[in-house]
Amino acid sequence: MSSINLKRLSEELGLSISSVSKALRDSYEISAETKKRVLAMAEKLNYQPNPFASSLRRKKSITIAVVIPEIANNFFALAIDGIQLVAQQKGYHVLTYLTHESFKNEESTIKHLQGGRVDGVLISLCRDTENIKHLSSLHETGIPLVFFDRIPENMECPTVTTDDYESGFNATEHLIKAGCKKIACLSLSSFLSITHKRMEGYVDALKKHKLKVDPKLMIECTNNNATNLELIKKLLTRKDRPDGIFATVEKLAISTYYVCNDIKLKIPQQLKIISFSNLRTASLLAPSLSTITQPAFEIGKESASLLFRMIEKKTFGNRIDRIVLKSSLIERNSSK
Amino acid sequence: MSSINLKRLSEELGLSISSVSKALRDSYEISAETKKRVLAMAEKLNYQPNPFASSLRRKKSITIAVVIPEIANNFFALAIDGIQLVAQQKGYHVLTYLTHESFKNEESTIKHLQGGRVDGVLISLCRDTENIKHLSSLHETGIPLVFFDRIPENMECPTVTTDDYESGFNATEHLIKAGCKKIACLSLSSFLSITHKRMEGYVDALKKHKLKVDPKLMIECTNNNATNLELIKKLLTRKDRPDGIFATVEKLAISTYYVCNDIKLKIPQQLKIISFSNLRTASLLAPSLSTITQPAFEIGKESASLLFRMIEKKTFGNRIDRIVLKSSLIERNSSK
DNA sequence: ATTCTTTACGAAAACGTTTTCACAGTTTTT
DNA sequence: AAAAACTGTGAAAACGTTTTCGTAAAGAAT
Repeated sequence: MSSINLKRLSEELGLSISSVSKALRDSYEISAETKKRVLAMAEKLNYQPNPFASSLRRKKSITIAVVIPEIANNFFALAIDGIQLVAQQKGYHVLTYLTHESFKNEESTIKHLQGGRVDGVLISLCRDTENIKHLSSLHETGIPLVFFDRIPENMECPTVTTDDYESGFNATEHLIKAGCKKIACLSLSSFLSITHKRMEGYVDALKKHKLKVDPKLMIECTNNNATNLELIKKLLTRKDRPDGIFATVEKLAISTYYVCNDIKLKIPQQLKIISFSNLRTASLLAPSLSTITQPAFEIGKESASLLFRMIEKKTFGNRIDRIVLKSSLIERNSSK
Repeated sequence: MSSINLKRLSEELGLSISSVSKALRDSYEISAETKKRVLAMAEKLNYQPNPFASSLRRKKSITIAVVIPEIANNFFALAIDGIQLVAQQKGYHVLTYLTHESFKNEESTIKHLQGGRVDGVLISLCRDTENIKHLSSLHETGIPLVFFDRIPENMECPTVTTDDYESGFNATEHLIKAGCKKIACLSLSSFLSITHKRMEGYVDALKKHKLKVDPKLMIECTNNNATNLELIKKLLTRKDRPDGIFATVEKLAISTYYVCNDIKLKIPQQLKIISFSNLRTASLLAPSLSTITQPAFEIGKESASLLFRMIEKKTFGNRIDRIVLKSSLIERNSSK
C-alpha cells in the first residue's frame, strides 16, 4: 500500500499540490523547468494518479462498457477484439459484462451502469429481451449508447448491424439454386432483430422461387444445447424432412452437424446447410461449411468508433447513426 | 445528466446526508422506519451511488482486471467466461485488457493498473514476456495477482495451470504408439512456461521410447499466421519430413491442417496430428482432430476464486497457492 | 431525582484529484 | 513613472461518498 499521491509528490518537490497537478497535466501555467522536475520526480517515485479521485472530479471515467450475451462465441469474441482495439487507441478502459442470454442479467447490468461508472455503453441484446425499459432509462441519463448486431427494433438509437435481410435472402436462394425444395430455418429467438431480418429474407427468397413457406420448417431453438439437438433431430428424422437448412446462428449449424453424424444423414447429398458463422475452421469441417460471414471485427471497430464520436462531441449528438456493414456468402461443400 | 446524489436524496427526505448514506448501507444506527423511507425514495428517484466517490473513500474498486494475449481464442474466451461467472457472483466488475502478444502492451497495461483502479489482477503472459519487472512492481504494491496458464517461471506467485508436462508427454507417447517415428513439435515462443513444460514432456516421451530428439523438429513459430504457414509448409515438404505433429497450441494445428490441404498430405495416413485445443468443432473436422483439451472454463473459475480469496482475506496472504488442473487427451482420427 | 445506556440522528473530516481564483513579482506598454 | 499585462505559483473549493465522533432525547438503573 505505498499509495504515493500528489501530496507526497508536492512535499518531495517543495511545491504546492495544485502546481504539481498542473505540471503533470502539462498546463501552460507552469514553467517548463518546473514541469521537468515534476515529471522526473513522478517517474522516480513511480507515481500513478488515483483514477477514482480523478474521475470523481472530472466526471469522466475514461471507461466504456460492453454488454454481450456470451464470450465463447466467435462472433462476439471478434467484435470485442475490434472494440478493444479502438478503445486502446483512445486510452479508454473496457468493462465487459456477459448476460448469458438472460434478461435479468441484462437488466441489472444496465441499471448498475447508470451510476456513471462508464462514459458509454456498447450492447448486443440477449435473446430474451422484449421489454426495453431499462435501455430507454439508461438512454435518458444521457450516457451514449450504441447497439450492435442484436438491436432493439422499436427504439430510436444508433446501431451497427449487417445486411441481415439480404444475407438471409441470399443464403436461402443459394440453397434453392443448389436444388433444395424444402428448406428449414433455425433461429435463436423470435425477440431478436437478427432473427426477424434474416427470416424475412428467407421467406422472401422462398416466395420469389414459389416455394411453400411452411411454419413447421421455421424452428425457434432454445438456450439449451441438448434441447436444440433434440429439436433438430426431430426435424431431420420426420418423414417429410427438409433437404436444406439455413441456420441463422453458428451454434445451430454445429448442432446440425452433430445430429447428422448421429443419424447418418449425408451432407450435402441428403441435406444441404448454410449458416451465419465466424468459424475459422469452417473450411476444414467435414464437409466444409458454407457460411455467411459477418465482418465481426469491423462491427466492433465501427461500433466503438461511433460510440467515441458520441462521447467526444455530444453537441452534434442529435443525429442518429445507423451503420450497416456487408456480410459475405462463402460457398463451400455443405451446400454443393 | 440527472445525477441524483445523496445530497439530493437527503433534501428530499429531510434527513442529513450521513443518515441517508447509513440507511442505504443498512447501518444499525438507523431506525427501521427511516430505512424504509430512504429505500423507497431512492427507488423512486432511481438513485445510483457514484462509484468513484465510493471507491475513493473506501479504497476499494470492486473491480478486477483480466490481462490476456487475445480474446479470439477458444481457450481464453472460455477462461474469461469462468472468470466472469465468479466475478458476477461476487458483485465485481471486470476490466479486460488484450496484449495481443505484445510485451509493450502488457507492460503499459500493468503499469496503469498500479494506480489502484482494480482490487486484483488475473493475467496470462504474452509470448514476448521475458522480463517480469513490471509484474514484480505490481506485486510490490500489494495488489493481489494470480497468473493462469502462461505463468512466469522465476517468480513466487499464485498460479493456476494444467498438467502441461504430463499432457505433452502423453500426447507424444500417443503419437508414438500410433506408429510415428519422427515427431515434430510446434510451439509459440520459447519464453512461455507452457512451451517449456509441454516440450519437456515431448522430449521425455521421445527419450523413453528411444527416439531421436532432433532440434530441427522443434519449431518455434511466430505471431504471424502467414509466416507460420510457411514454416510448417517448409517442415512438411522437406524430404525427411516428420510423420507426426504435436502442436502445443490450437492455432498451429489449424495451420497444419491448412498446409496439409495445400500440399495434399493425408492426415492421418501420412501425418498424424495431436494438439492442445478447445475447439468445439474438433470432432467435426476432416479428419477429426485428436486433442489435449484443457479445462479452460474451470481454469477461469479457479483463478478468479483464488484471486477473491486473496482479496478478501489479505491476512492469510502469505501462503502461495499453485493450483494444477488436469487436461484430457481425446483420441480422434487425426492420430489414428 | 440522579446517573447511565440506548437509540437515532447530524456535523464534519477524509479520500486524491482538478480547477478556479487570487496574488506576488516581473515585464511590457503608455 | 505609472499603468497594464504577463508569469508562475499557491490556497481553497469542489466532486459524492463513507465514517468517526458528538449529542439530544428517551428509557433504564440506581
